[in-house]
Amino acid sequence: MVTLKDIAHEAGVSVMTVSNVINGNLSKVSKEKAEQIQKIIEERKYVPNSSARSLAKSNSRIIALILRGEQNENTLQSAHNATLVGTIIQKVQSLGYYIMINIFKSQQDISQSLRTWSVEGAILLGMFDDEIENIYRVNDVPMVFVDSYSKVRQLSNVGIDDYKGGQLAAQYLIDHGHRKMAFVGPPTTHNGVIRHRFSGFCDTLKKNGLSLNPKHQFVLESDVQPEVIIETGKRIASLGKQITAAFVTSDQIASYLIHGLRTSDMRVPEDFSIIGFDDLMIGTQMTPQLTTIAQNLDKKANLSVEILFRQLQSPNSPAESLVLDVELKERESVATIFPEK
Amino acid sequence: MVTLKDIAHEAGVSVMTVSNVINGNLSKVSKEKAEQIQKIIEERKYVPNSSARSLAKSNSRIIALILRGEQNENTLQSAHNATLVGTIIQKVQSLGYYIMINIFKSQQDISQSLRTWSVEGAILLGMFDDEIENIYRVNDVPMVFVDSYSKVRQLSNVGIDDYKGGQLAAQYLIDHGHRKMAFVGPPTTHNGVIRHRFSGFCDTLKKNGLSLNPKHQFVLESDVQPEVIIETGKRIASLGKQITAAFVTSDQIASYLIHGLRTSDMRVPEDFSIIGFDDLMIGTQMTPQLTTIAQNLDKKANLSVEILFRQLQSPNSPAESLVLDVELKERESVATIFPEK
DNA sequence: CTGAAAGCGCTTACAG
DNA sequence: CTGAAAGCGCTTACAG
Repeated sequence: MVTLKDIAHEAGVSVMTVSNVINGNLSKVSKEKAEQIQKIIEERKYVPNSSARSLAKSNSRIIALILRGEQNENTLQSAHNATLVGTIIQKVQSLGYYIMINIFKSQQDISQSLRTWSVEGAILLGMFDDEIENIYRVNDVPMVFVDSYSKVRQLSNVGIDDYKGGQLAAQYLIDHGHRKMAFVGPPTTHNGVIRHRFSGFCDTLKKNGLSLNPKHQFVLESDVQPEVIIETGKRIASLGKQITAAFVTSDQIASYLIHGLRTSDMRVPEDFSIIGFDDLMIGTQMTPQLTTIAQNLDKKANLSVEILFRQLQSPNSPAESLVLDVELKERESVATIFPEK
Repeated sequence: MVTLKDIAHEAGVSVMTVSNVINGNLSKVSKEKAEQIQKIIEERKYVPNSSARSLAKSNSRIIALILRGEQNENTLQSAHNATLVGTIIQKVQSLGYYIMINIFKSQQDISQSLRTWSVEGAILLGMFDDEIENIYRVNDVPMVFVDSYSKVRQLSNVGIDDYKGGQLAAQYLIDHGHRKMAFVGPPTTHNGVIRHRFSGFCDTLKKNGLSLNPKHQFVLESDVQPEVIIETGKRIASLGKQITAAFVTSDQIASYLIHGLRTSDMRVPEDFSIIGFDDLMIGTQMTPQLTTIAQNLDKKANLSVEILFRQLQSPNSPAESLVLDVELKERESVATIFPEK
């Protein structure tokens, strides 16, 4: 392994001169020496030892990317998460930082891995309020949350207007004549995106003199396992005309659901209307194409990185909380019906 | 920050005694002391500094996970890759190691990040032959490739029987009366999985007195961008009865393709048959359900980690190359036709 | 502009 | 069973 010392020796200078060249402190080194040293570094293919550097300064150039790991599921099966992760990784790398990725089981794990590597900052996807409080209190690196709702003030978060998403969905269905609707998605017990979409949906129903029959809230314990969702589709189909439409919390779920409905000979949108969430690619590739509440994933990913780096640059810059807009994309999965009176 | 020294001081012992307790060298420490020290460690929430440890031993407990980064695409948009990555991360973490993830642009980047962090081992997804040679020569950590074909002997690789997959697809289509077929997928120019699926497909056609008209090999420059694929679907539709079926190199591509075909009023399987590859969840959720060549992604992911750890344990254990089987899953996207003579 | 020295937090022979 | 000391490869004041 080639070290600073080797380079210094070969160049006939001290290690600290080499160190200065590597770190771009060129004001402290004469031009000729700098160039000569640079040449040797390249020839010898010298790669600085990050552990040593990290130990000497407290500056690891590592960003942690932390995901919630549902019980025994693969979080990256969710196209939403996978897309986000992919974009974040690329962005962080392009800024010259390293990514340590962490699918966490317990909160202890998080602090452990943040601290053991002197991680400089962290991006956390989809945490819940109770978790956030702990994580936030225990760790003191800059953190940016994505899609989190929390009582903690001063939290940097990038999210979307989930409530409005729910509103748009409800209004759209109502405008198309639907009166008896269902809500399909993960539990609304946590103070998270799902709950807010749910609230927006229910509130809008109420405002229009309607309401969601609790029986028609279909709670999915898993949002990536097809069987469960397909089963739900069949259950909905068995309800016949009791409900005519559903707001589904993700396009991915919606696509499975539609499959379940079809298996029970219920056609979308002729017999049953569906409105999704996310605007994933899958929504345009299915038949019918999915009407959905669209969000901009790339923007969400990139902004979270940008905010984090702003905090890294100036440690006491204020927490930033961004709420991105959502919009309804009208496609083919919702039919206009004429409610019987 | 709590350090070894702090703990040692508080316990009234030397740092090396504490170090031994932490590393489980209990043979060298009396039981009472060990317990007392353990208690202090927990109370003070001591977390060892991995950089320091990594510097002292050459043992970082970091595994690099390296993905090919196509031009300006998000590799994790591929459900195949995302699933693999998710499973690998969880497995590696469960073994007490850290994952540094790397979507690489150039080969230099790889060695750079492997070396700067004294990474202990690497798992590389979907590399091509020419890249492998370089990567392999320059870096001397244990590496396991996934889905790679290479002239390099002694390479640890976990792959599937892509050739057989192509054969199965061709044979199945032939058995169902198809004579004029298409191949749809990324370029077959690299010595990679696609080429082997292609070969198996073509060879089987030949064996049956058929052949693939070069015009009917549809090459996709991007395998995750819907537009390109949907466009291809339309092109195929415009060919009318010139071809009756296509072997598509992934379920994800197949799903877009079907959409493109439908847009041009071509129904699957009534007017055109499709056989996919991978057996992703998406294949069961679409209508028609996709007939496909199935592989076991979880097994592929887990085995790659297991092999890597075997190499970590005993550095001169032989390279292992595993080829997992594939099988045809018959579903609904292929119709039986009666070829005109 | 350049260098000698101390120190970051750990581990590893080596003594006792 | 326990400890003092050197060393891993770097950076950072501090002198010159």
